[in-house]
Formats: sequence, structure tokens, C-alpha cells
Amino acid sequence: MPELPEVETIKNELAPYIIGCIITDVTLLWDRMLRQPSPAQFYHHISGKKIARLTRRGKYLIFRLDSGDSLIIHLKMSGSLILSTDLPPKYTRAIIHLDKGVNIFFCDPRKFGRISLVKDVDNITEKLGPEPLESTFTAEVLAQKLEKRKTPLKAVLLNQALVAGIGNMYADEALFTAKINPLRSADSLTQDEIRRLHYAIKKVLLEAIKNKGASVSNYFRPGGKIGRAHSHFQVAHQKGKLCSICGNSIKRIPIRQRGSYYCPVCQPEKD
DNA sequence: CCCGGAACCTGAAGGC
DNA sequence: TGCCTTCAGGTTCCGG
Repeated sequence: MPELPEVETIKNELAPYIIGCIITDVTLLWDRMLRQPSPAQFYHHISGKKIARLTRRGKYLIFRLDSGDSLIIHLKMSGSLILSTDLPPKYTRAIIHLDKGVNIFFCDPRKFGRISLVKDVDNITEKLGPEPLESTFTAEVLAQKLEKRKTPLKAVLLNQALVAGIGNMYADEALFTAKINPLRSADSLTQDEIRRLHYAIKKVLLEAIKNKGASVSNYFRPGGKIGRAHSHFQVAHQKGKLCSICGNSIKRIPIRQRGSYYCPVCQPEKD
């Protein structure tokens, strides 16, 4: 599932090939994929525009066009962007046609992914919390975000309004690295625990980017290859495996309908 | 404002 | 072998 490190990898690997390219046409094969504007407006405003820059905010991938508009893609659960001159892969839901015969195939078995074309990117991203790898994300900011929240920490970390880009896998990994139980009430953390969590979030995300993202289910890089971050996971999707620190077996429990993996010994419950 | 649950989707996996 | 059920989870929406 694409989270911040996966979207960052896609951005990094796509950019060298598509910056400066003209979008000649877009084919939508699943009509609900387009969030805004209307299909007619969409085609009218995107055809013939040049891709000036590619950026990321949280889990959103943003194609900045020379017209001033931005094409915003969210891959949600199962989306991937495949760059190719070949035929569309299975589950292709949209095709961004570029000049020189290159296409970006938006593949998405689950059909959760969404595309928007907007004038003002802020309208989409303004609700997001700080970027965890930028200097705006400090331990103090994290502390303030966790204040007065009785929700289990794990659930809070998935809220994009607190910190942008963390999903189910990296929330579990960060909590393990910080040695904090996922069920702890968010407002119960000590200053030291917040400091550890802040560090762990950055560490886990940076390491995953170095490893080109985690391919636990449907994540593919633009060249069709998978990432290797999942082979470094300590707890995420490791149910029954042995903890690398203490040797006890990793548990999986549901928290707010989400599978949550942790080590009961290294991340003990606390009052 | 905060919280929790349903809905959106379909392939894969598990049960019988 | 095959049908049926359940599970997976990012985001939005809605009710409390």
C-alpha cells in the first residue's frame, strides 16, 4: 500500500522521465476515478500541457503543469503508476499519454485511487499535517498534536491531519522503533516517549525511502519493479515471526478495524 | 472539535 | 475441486 515512502519513490523514479513531457491525452477507463473537475473540463484543461515539476505532499503525488494547473493523484490502497511504451498492464484504470509514445498507466485493482485537476493545490492539501521529513515537524509539534487525544496512539498516527504520509505499515514500524504500545492513549505519552516517537517516525520513513518502498501487496515502482523496504520490517505484517530484539513472537491485533502488529514484550502495555 | 463506524472496491486466502 | 465468506486498508462521509 503506497504510503509516504512509496509515493516519494514513485515521484523520484518518474520525474527524470516525464519532466518536460507534453500530456497529449488522458484516457479514463473507470469514470469514478476523476474527482474534479467534470470530464469535459478535465480533458480541455490537460491536453497539450507540459509537466513542469513533480512534487509530493503526504501521500498525494502532484504533477505541476506549465499552465499553472496541477494534476493530483492519490493511489489509495492498491494503485501504482507504470511508465511504459508497451500495452496497458492488467487493472489499468487510466492512461496519461505523453509525447514520444510514452504512457503512464494508472493501475489499480481496487479502484480506490483518485485523480484531480486543480488550480490551487492547497484546496486538496490544506487539511494535512506537517511533512514528517521536513523541519516543520518537530517533537514539540508532535507533542501538541497528541495533546488531549484519548484515542489509541496507533489510530492517531493514521490521521493525516496530525502528520502527513504515515499509513498502517509505518505507524506500526515507528511504534516498534520507539518501543511504545499501539494501544496507549495518545495523550498519555511522556516527553521522552514523544521524543522517541518523533525520531522513530523520521528514521522509519527515511529508511523505507532508501529501500524504494515496501511491496507488501500491490505496490510497484514506475519501472514495474518492487521495493525492498518490507524485507526490513520488524513488526508490520510479521505476525508469528520472532522479534529481532527480544525473540518473542510478534502479535497482530485489530485497532479501529486495522491490523496492528507489535511486540508485546518490547512494547509493553502501561497504565 | 473529537470520535468511531460504514462505505467504497476486488483479489486473495481460508473454511468447509 | 469449488463455493462461500472474510480480510486487506486510505480516505470521506455521517451520526453521536
